This record gives sequence, C-alpha cells and structure tokens, in this order.
Amino acid sequence: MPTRKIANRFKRSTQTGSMLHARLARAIGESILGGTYAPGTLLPNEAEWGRMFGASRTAVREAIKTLNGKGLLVSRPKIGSRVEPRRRWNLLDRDVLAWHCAAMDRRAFLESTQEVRKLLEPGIARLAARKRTPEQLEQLRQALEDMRSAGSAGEMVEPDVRFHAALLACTNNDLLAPFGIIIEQTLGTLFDYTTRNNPKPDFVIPMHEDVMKAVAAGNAAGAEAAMMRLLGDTDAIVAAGSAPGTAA
Amino acid sequence: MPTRKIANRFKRSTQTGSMLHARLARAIGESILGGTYAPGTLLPNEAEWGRMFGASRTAVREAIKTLNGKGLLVSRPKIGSRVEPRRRWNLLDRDVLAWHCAAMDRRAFLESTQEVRKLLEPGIARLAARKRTPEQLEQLRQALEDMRSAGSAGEMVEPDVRFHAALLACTNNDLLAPFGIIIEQTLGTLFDYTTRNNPKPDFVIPMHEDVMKAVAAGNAAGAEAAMMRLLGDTDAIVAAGSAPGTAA
DNA sequence: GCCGGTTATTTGTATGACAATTCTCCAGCC
DNA sequence: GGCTGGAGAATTGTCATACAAATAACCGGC
Repeated sequence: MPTRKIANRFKRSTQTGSMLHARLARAIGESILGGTYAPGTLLPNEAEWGRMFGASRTAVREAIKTLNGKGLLVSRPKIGSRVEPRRRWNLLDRDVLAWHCAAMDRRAFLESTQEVRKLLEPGIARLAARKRTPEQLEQLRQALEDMRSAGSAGEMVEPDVRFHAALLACTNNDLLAPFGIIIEQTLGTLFDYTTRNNPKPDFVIPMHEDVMKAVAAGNAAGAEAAMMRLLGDTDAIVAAGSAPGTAA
Repeated sequence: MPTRKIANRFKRSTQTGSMLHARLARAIGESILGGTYAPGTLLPNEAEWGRMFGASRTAVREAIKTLNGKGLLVSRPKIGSRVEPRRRWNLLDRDVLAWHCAAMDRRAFLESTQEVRKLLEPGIARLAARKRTPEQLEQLRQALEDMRSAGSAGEMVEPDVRFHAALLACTNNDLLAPFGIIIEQTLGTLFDYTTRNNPKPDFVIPMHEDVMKAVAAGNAAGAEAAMMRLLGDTDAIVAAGSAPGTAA
C-alpha cells in the first residue's frame, strides 16, 4: 500500500513551497513521476487525497489543477483524474523536471540531458551568432568575465549557467526558451557530482571564450564548432562517471 | 480599458473547454500572451477577476493555479499574481502555444517553429537511427504507408504528423517529447495556409522514405541528411509565403 | 532619521452545499 | 437474446462564506 509512503514524503517536505497546495502538488507529482500511478490509471479521488494528507478538498483541488496545467493529469466529472500518457507530460517544466530527476537514476538523467544538449546547443550557438543583439552579446561577455573572476569551482557554476542561458537568449526565439531549464538542471545536478576541489578551470574558460568570440564575430560555423568542443569536454566528464571538473 | 474586451472574448468562447475554470484560464492566458498584461506587472486580484467574469473566487483561483502550473504567473499573499518573465513561460505547453499562436503574427510563428525544427529534427533523425527499436520502426513504416494511401492532401496531414512524432519517439529520450507539440502545431497551422488542392505529394513521399530507410539501416548520418533535405523543402514553402504544397 | 509595531490587503485554507456530468446497471422492448 | 432507454450513483465542478497567514505599507516612538 503506497498510500502511507506518499503521505510520509509529504509530511517530511518542509524545505520549499510552504504552501499546502504546492506541497500536495509535489507529493502527487512525484508519485506519478516515480511510477506509483502509471499513465492511464485512475488516481484516488479528491476526497481520498484529502483524507490521506489531512487537507481540505479545496487544497487538493488546487494541487490537481496545478498538475493539470503541467499536462500530467486530466480530470473529468464522475470519472476522476487520470494520468496522461508520458508524451503529454511537460517534462520541460521546472517542477516536473525536478520531480522526474528525483525519481530517476541520476546517471541516466545526466546522459539524457547531455544527449539533448549535444542536439541543441551547437545549433543554438550557430543561431546566436546570426541573431544576437549588442546588448545580448554584452550579457555573454559579462557572464564569461564572472566565470574568470570566480574564486572556487562552486562560484563558477552560476556564471557558467548564465553564460549558456545568455547564449540561448541570443537566438531571440521564444520557442527555444523552455529548453533553458535543462541547462540549469544539468549544471546543478552535474555539480552535485563534482567535488568542491578546484580542479582546473584552465580549459573551460578558453573554450567558452572561443564560443563568445565566434558569436561576437557573427561566425555561425565557428560558434557551432566551438560549442561542440565544449560539449565534448563535458561529455567526457559525464561519461567518466564522477570525474572531477567543472560543468560546461 | 481592456477589461471589457477580455470579458467579451471570454463570453464568446463556447467551443472547447466547457469547464468554467478552463475558459477563465484561457481568457486570462490569452490576455497575457497577447500583451495586455506585460511580464512583471500585477494582475487584478481574484475578487476582481470574479467580478469581471461573473464567476466565483473558487473558479478564478483554479484558473490561476492552472496558469501558475504553466509558468505564466506567480502568486503571493498580500501581493497578488505577477506575470513571470517570458523565459519562464512554458511555451511548449499545448495551451500556452495555442494562445501564443493566436496572439502573434502567423507568419512570424511559422518562421519561429521552422527555425526550431531545423535545429532539432536533423539531430533527432540521427538519434533515432541509433536508438530506435523494431516496434518503433514499425510505427514509422506504418505512418509512411498511411501517407502513401492518403487520397487528398488533407488526409495526408495526420499520418505526416504521426511520422514525425514517431521519429521523435524513436529517440527514446523523454526530454525531447515536449518538442512534439511544435510539430503538431506547425503542421496544423501550416495546413491552414495550403489550399485543399492536391498539389503534388510526389516529392514528399520519397523524402520521407529516405529518412525511414536510413533510420531502418541505423545510418545516422544518412538519416540526418535526408531530414535536412526534407526540412529544406518545407522551409521553401514557408519562405515562399502561401505557396501550395503539403507539410514536411 | 531609523526602528519596530500595527494595520490593511491579498492570497491560502476550510467547510458545506448543490449542480453538472456521465458511467453503470437494470428494466423493457424489439 | 440483444439492444435501447432511463434511473441512479459517484465524482468533479461551482458557489458562498468565513477565517488564517503572509506581508507591504503606514505610523508612531525613540
């Protein structure tokens, strides 16, 4: 009977999302992502969730509506809430991705994300070189600058993420924005792997610099190539397992 | 005063989503996507929405929670609901994309989607060639078969969409799944452009066949190249404006 | 001029009631 | 016997109301 476990997970969660309906949404969401409720199955009804968590139907309903908005569920009168097929899930949603990451093998997750990044980022770099505005280029430059002046490896993660996010912004294509979450999540999770030892960022900085220079010059092919080198480096780290090193 | 206009749009909407909160979500969502409420601005409070639409606060709250789940809003006590910056929006969500499409110039939308497709689909084809299972290959074959036996151009759209969706599935990468929505939306919208005249699908079928053959053979580079040819063709149609022809 | 408490506003949660929807089942008819 | 139609039941959808919680803004004291 999984009921007890889900309720416990719910009770323990005091870290973030202090709002009741947010915690409910997370508890239910995680249990879906974790496979307790497979796609196509019917969830307990609202009253039952309320009993399980000691919450009112109002709060449960708001949680359900949130999950509804993320594509995990559909609710219909008299039927109840049914788990949608996986392809309908908004895996690029911030929360869903976090739940997914929590429910899945970390190594497999990293490999999936790297796969997507290798698919996307070279093209993004190429597009960025063609479409960036001077202001966006400045953002890129600033992020690189902050990477340089970072003291520890830990301090470098934030501007590194910012660099890749800025590059994404350079494409000026709204539809690409949702993929930015993958970058954030990858680097965050990747950093859980790396020790806090300052490894050797000597390679990382110049590689980023190459990307920026090509983007600045409007050199699409060069930007793409530089990004591929950068990703190849990160890829090696991920593939090697828990080798030390900073993220790409 | 945009209030009146939004309320009218709400009242007129009887087509789909007969649920009140779904209609409210759409009305509010469209007004955000349409620019009535810019990112960073504060929305009317819940009571006010209720007055505007003649709905209860409960229904409004559920709509707000839905939009919350899609990343369009954040709500905090005493503050209200604030529109999130664009990059937080889940543009790859089914509803959000539809609202976005409704609010934006159709031509610009098509160009954006084609840009993303050119970025992703060659890589997807490559990945598919490496990772597809026999069952997935069969799905692909079936879709192609159905394209062949389609009588009119209209009947060809559905299997065409299915072909690309199946190819996406061949990657066996969950994180890529959200992208499938773009394919559906693109082809759907693209078909609004094309006349019902049966143009000449003579080119389209063999191009799809090339992709399938390469995927079947596990030829990653070949699949990528074939997909690029296919996209180039579609691209020409989009670029040419409203030239007749079926989607890629 | 700064600090701390007070107040007011808005969302968050609970409760109870009823409407709408539609699945299920049963009876009646062909 | 099998199909058809309606009655009933279960579940979500909506409403109204009340109060709790959080916090921005204001005000008074120091």
